[in-house]
Amino acid sequence: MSAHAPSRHDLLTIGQLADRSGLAASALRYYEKLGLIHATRTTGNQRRYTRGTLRRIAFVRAAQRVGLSLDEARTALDRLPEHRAPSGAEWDGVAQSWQSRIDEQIVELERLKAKLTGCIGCGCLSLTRCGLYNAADRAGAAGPGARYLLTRDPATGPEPAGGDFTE
Amino acid sequence: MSAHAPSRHDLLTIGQLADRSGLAASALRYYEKLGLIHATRTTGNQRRYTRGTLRRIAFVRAAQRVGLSLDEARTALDRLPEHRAPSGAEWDGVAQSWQSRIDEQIVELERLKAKLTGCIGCGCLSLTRCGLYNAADRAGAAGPGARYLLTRDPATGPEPAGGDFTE
DNA sequence: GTGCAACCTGAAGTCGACTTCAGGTCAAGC
DNA sequence: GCTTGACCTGAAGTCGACTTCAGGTTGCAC
Repeated sequence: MSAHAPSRHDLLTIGQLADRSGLAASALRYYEKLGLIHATRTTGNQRRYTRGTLRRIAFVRAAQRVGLSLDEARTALDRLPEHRAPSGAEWDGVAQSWQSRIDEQIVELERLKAKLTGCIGCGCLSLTRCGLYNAADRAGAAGPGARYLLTRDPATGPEPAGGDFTE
Repeated sequence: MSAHAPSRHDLLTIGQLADRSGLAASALRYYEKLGLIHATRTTGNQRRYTRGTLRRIAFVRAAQRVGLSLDEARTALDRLPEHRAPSGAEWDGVAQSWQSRIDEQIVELERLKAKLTGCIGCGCLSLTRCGLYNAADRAGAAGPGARYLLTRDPATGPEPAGGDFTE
């Protein structure tokens, strides 16, 4: 309680935070607008960040990595208390939802990889017979507009078995 | 050589192709504009697709899954011959570059997952000491503007060890 | 006390991957 | 032969995540 109020030296300017986080200053202002991070202001209206902000940013970047939008990241961040360390339960909830997301992504990639390996291994060279052709897609890291590949329609009748990526 | 020229029944309208591929017709027109797929035209100027187009689309969607942009997908597609099955070597090149991309992505996710698990397992709840804080980022599936997380600056001097995702 | 890099703001621009719109044409079943 | 749903085009809009710009202010080293 007594030891340290954020003594001036603990505060980072936006430029310093940018350097340390690897994000551009403009991105940090953008993050602030979205409510992902917060800053105090100097009398001259310049932003000053506590070092803890680096952690919030790390959290956000990690969230992006597991496929969350910034808005979702903010929601996740909001589940954690702002002014004290998260409790085990609190952290658990967040971490576990990430785990499953990560697992899903890994599974999907493994599946795609297996199909691809099969393609080479079997030497078929024909996506008609090859798993890749029917590989499940659904969502994934692809970004907005992720829709499904040829999942629901395994062959639509026997393909003429002629082409291979060519017409 | 003789058996079948694309007899009228092998040709799909854009609507049919949309249904089967799961993409919107507008997306297919867009893909065509990018040179990812091609269509012949009826006398009335409507598009007609061969069934092989489904395979090209599958290829493109898979390419997106491994993190390629549509433009990169087109490049990859161009490495494969358009009017015959790809040779082993041709297919191999494409497939292998995908493999490594997939592997990289998996490794990254595994790493992130491990950090996260560690966080829970060790109960530290502090990203200061926790690996997540310093998790490598670099590129990845995050999309345009992917930059690096707190990689190059492991701690920037010993953190006051006070905050945990909070201010 | 002054010079200049670093900072401020709001508005607009960018990029990838599409979708939507407006206004018009085609195809095929009755 | 007519109706109606599917299709056509080019231009513009959308969404997320930022960046760039223009024009003005601050802070700190000398």
